[in-house]
Amino acid sequence: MSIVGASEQTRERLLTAAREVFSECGFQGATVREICRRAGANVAAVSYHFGSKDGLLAEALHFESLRLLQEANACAAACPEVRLGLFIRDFMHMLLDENNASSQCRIMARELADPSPGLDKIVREAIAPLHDFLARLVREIVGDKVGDAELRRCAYSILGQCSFYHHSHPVLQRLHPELRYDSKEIEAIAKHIADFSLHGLKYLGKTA
Amino acid sequence: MSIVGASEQTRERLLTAAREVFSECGFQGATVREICRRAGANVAAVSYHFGSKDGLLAEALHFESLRLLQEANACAAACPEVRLGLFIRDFMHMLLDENNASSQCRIMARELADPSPGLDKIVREAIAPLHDFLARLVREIVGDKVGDAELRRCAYSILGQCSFYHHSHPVLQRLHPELRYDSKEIEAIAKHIADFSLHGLKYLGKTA
Amino acid sequence: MSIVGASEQTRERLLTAAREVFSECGFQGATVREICRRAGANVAAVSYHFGSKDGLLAEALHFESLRLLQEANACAAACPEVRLGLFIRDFMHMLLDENNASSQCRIMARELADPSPGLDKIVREAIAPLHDFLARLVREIVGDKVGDAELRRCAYSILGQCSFYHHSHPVLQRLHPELRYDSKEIEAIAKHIADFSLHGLKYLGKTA
Amino acid sequence: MSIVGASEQTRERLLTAAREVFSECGFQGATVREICRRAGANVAAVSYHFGSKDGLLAEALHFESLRLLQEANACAAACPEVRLGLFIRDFMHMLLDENNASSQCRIMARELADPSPGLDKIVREAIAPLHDFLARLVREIVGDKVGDAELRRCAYSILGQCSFYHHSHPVLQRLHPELRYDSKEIEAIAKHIADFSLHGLKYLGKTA
DNA sequence: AATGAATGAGCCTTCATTCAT
DNA sequence: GATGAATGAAGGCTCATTCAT
Repeated sequence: MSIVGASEQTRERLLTAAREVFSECGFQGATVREICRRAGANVAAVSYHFGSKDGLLAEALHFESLRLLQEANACAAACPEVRLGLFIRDFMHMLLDENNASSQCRIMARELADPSPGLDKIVREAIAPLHDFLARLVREIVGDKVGDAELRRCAYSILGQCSFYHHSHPVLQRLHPELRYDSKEIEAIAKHIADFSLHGLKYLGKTA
Repeated sequence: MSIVGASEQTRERLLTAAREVFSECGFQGATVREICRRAGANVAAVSYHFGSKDGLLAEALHFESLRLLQEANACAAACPEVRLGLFIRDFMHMLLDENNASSQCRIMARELADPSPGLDKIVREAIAPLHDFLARLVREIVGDKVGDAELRRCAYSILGQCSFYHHSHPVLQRLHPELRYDSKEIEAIAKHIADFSLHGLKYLGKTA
Repeated sequence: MSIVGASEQTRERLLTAAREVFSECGFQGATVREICRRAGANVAAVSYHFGSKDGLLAEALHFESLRLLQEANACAAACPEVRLGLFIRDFMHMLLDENNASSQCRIMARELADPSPGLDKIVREAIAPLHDFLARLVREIVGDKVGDAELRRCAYSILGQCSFYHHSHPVLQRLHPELRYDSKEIEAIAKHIADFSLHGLKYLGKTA
Repeated sequence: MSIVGASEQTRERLLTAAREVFSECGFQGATVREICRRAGANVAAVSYHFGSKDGLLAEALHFESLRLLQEANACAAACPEVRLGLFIRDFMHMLLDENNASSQCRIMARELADPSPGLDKIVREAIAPLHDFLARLVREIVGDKVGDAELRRCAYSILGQCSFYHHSHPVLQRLHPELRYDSKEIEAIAKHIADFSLHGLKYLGKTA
């Protein structure tokens, strides 16, 4: 028996493979067989380790990086306008990076289009805190005159702009095949969204 | 046998049913059996009339209402700012109305999350023209100083805000179960997006 | 299209095969694959024609011969003692004949040992009427002095003796390999049960 | 490590659990996992200790109580008629008591409906001796005029009546949900079977 | 000696598709 | 031209068993 149990290794390989496959094919489209194949495990391994395909999805989801992003932002010693810009930049990097970490986002996007048992957990543990965080940040910028419904819409405007680049990626790829989400492009996008949004927010804060 | 053959009627019923089912379940989740059941046709009818499930999807997609929306907007005798507001309002009604007509949008949203052979056609016939239309409208507002890349991002900011309400509906429903997309709510949303965006655009037009 | 649809033929072949396999292996032990193999049909045929394995069992069960047996007995112009003898004889022939018809009995026996969703139907449609029929016949013999509980036990004594030969067949076969349930043997068994039971009944009728 | 090794304790717990599960679910329906779970042992324990599920069944079967019942009855200083009554009463208690001890009977009943490799052992070690014992007892009652075949049928009549209450339990439960096999009910049943049978035997003894 | 992990065959069911009519 | 029936591949899952430790 090594320091890390053999079982633990298989579990991790299964989780990694599951994130890949779920993000590529969605929950319904993903097959246990393909996940096990990529993890180099037997078909029965998913049942053994996670009980079922649903259980595997539940465990495959974790939102550490999203949480860290919010914490780092909250700690930043800067005015709310700057912090919003930082948040948008970090969020866009997370959304568009081709890294492994962003598979969580792809799974989330899948779940939105075709809700499965996993969506409730995602909403509870990832999206609701994110919305709350962003709403608080926006509140700092627009002040207290703006009503709660309108405040939520401001947060939606920001999140909508950000997630557009992610979930419309298949379309944008077809419209502009030359487009690459390299670091420079992501920075440019983030800057655009921040500028665009800040002026929208400022105006709403004044007229509310 | 009437002037329009029974065959033609079956085809139409299949297309109508297919739009329903595809929009509810996505391409992958939709089953030929359910489509045929709703159309009151035989299971073999899809293969017979459209060759395959893929062929049915291709034929089920049409974007008349989206085209009409753009045409009507282009004909409106008003300044570009007002036309943008009108476009956003009409677009949101199309996206969020529970009417049959909007099933096209739901199918499109599905395809984004899980591109199938149908996406190419959708991009070509619906999304590319829509992007072009919106880009021209935004150009009228921001003027010629803004570069093409930034102009596109402005269009994306508007489309992202609009489509957010549609594709995040499962999430928003969970976060705010009391939310209903009635006519009044849709108008409020459209007004928010228009105000938010116009000030973003104005600013970018000045500083570019 | 022949006079009898091809579908009908497949259905019947499936039902015949199902009765065989269910009676040999029990509901749980029977596999849809084996049933379809014997019926010369595809694995999916059971789902197509009967919805599920449960549905197949429900349709495979029918108790025509048991009902006819009771009707014929009730019509016989004879004293109840003679009719009891006739019933036992007919019942034993049905239980022990190696014919196709008796597969119903084997399925019933299986269900007793390992109740499945089919048992409720069996009890309702076959066993309850049989118990009622036999109770009425016994009532005619023992008279009104015997209580209901004791009357039921009399019926159980008769049914228990009869079914013993059926459900203990695997044991008796091992204990007496030379035993064959030919017509002569069945008649002898039936006579024994009738004689044995009539004197038990007569006694209970007198002393009650 | 105590005098009795931990291994021995696990073996015993496995056997106890196996008797429970086999009697509840039948050989086929029982799962090795469930047996090991109840025994607090590893899934591999069955293979390790007994080689296979079949081996476990073979070892789980023992018929001490049945043998004791016969011995006690043979020692009783009473006439054969009374001894038959005692036997029936003891046998019915063994068959119907919800106690652990009767699990052997339930396993036997299962094996009759669905003979597995265990049936040969059961017949050899439990049923054959029981049949012989009962045949000798019946012989004492009916005398020497009755032939061997008829004598066997007398024993079958008694065993059939007794086992009916056991193996038809699922049916009787559905027909008479209020029925409970408490001690009083068992005594009443045993008395009925004894009375019913004694008069059948007496008659056959006279007329043979 | 005893175990947790892993195996692969097999289960019922669902699916898009094809075929004979 | 159009259909009901049939197909076979593949789905998730459970099982008794085996293997490395």
